[in-house]
Amino acid sequence: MKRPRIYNNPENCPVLHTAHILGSKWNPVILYCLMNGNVRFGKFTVLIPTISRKVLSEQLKELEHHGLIIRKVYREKPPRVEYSLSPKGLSIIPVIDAMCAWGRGDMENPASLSVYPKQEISDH
Amino acid sequence: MKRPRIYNNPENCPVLHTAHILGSKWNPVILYCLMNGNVRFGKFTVLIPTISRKVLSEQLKELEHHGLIIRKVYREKPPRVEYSLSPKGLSIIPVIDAMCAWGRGDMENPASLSVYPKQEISDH
DNA sequence: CGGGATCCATTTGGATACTG
DNA sequence: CAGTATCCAAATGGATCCCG
Repeated sequence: MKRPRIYNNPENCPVLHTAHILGSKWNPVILYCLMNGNVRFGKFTVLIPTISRKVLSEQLKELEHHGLIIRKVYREKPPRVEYSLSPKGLSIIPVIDAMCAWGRGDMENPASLSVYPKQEISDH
Repeated sequence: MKRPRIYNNPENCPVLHTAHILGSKWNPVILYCLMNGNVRFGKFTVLIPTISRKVLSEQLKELEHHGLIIRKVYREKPPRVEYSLSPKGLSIIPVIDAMCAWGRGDMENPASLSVYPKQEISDH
């Protein structure tokens, strides 16, 4: 059976739509962190040590902007900010789970080691 | 139940791993195109009119490099090149399907219309 | 603590022209 | 047809300093 070729129009392509909202490569892992519960800004920098504070801040704003996460400020001293998944963010968990499952399998699969073949297919 | 915090180490984080292999926002939709069968280079530019030939070429090479797609050259005239999913590419279909399903739901859901609240984007 | 503002190097990506 | 090569503008991302 043939799937509709709605990716003809990026505005109407659900895959492109999701990819756009999931955005950069960091957003899935940020959502992944939040699947365990609320996370503070500083905690992210510990959980994902390879992301800079600037990029983290940008990605968090983007996710909040798209309605996937909720930012809650506690006016204490020192100030505390907690991020959590919104209902919409919760709804995207199956996507993150699918990514997690595939990634786990791929990292364990020895076949992945033969991933870099000689791309010499032509005789040129 | 607490999930292991393996995202402490990006090398061992399956979500980050998948995000890295899925790469740019174009790769999921490229794989999506291939779920219907083989696709030629020029066909991609029709299916995804908003991607440039240069970027398309780069993404295809990246996907082939990661072993998700297979590039087959038919020495005819005019030359013909067909891309298809490898077994590894086939194995990632559930991820694409999850993205597709969520994206379809999100595009239909009126709640998505209230996605852009107060927050002003000052940067660009 | 949780950022924002700024500076700057690197990367990305579009446009165009060219090739086998 | 299926790309590659080149140029160049724009976006990205790290480092650093500052602030409430």
